[in-house]
Amino acid sequence: MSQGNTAVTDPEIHAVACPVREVIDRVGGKWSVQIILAVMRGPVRFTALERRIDGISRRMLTLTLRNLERDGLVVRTVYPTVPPRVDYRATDLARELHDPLEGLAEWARRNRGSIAAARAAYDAGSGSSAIAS
Amino acid sequence: MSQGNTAVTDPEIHAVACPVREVIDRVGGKWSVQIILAVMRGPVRFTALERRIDGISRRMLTLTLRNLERDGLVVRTVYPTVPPRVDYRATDLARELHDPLEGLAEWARRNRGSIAAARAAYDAGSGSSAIAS
DNA sequence: CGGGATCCAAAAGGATACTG
DNA sequence: CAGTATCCTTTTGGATCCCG
Repeated sequence: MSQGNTAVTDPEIHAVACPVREVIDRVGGKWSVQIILAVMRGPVRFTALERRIDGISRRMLTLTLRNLERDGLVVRTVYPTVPPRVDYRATDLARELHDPLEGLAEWARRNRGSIAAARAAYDAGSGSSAIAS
Repeated sequence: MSQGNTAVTDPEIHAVACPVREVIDRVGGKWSVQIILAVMRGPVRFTALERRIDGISRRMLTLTLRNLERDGLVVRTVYPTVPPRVDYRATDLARELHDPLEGLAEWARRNRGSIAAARAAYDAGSGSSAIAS
């Protein structure tokens, strides 16, 4: 009787995977995390961000900031002066993201070695797939 | 004298952002998290995964599994029978990722509403940017 | 059954010139 | 100063078809 399900994906998987994808959809961009962290340390001006984040282009900085603003992670404030002046700051929503992100970061730091080893093994051998008897 | 730095990116930002990107580079794919979670519940065969994950193509299932295997998150076992039989299981490395991922998921579930509201506001107005006097 | 090989569409990202 | 507009390259993902 447990059949007749429209959603094929396992519900228990869905319950975790779906929210996780929601987060990744917002902070998964190449520059998103760096920008969030930079902005979390206080109001930052556009040019300051551009200089603080090595390698980012004007285009990607603007685009990423707009997306973060749209998702309520960043607030953009325009000062009507000349020359124009704009600053960006993190919202509480963004600040609450810090600890979860730090959790991920810890995992990465702890296991950087294991991952590199796994890669080396995989790339060396023809893929390390076990052959069962 | 604090100049002459080659790495322009703020070191304190780098220390968190870089590890986070390492994680995202491995689980940021469209299907990675779903596959990790599915495989964490015990050995699963290729076809079972394909049926359990709604909408995935053969190609992406294979590709994502290969990448996860390469990074040491999944173990692939081949049984030399006919017809061929293969199963996948999660490694400890992958299991240690569960809690950090759950942390992200909680954030997403708690703030789903705020994000939707922020988006609605942004999309409604011409961008909600504050104008300072 | 469990893929690999191929081809194609869409999205992400980069370089850079121009502007209020 | 803080972008926008434009053009281009790279990456990602999807649709098959084929094969041992």
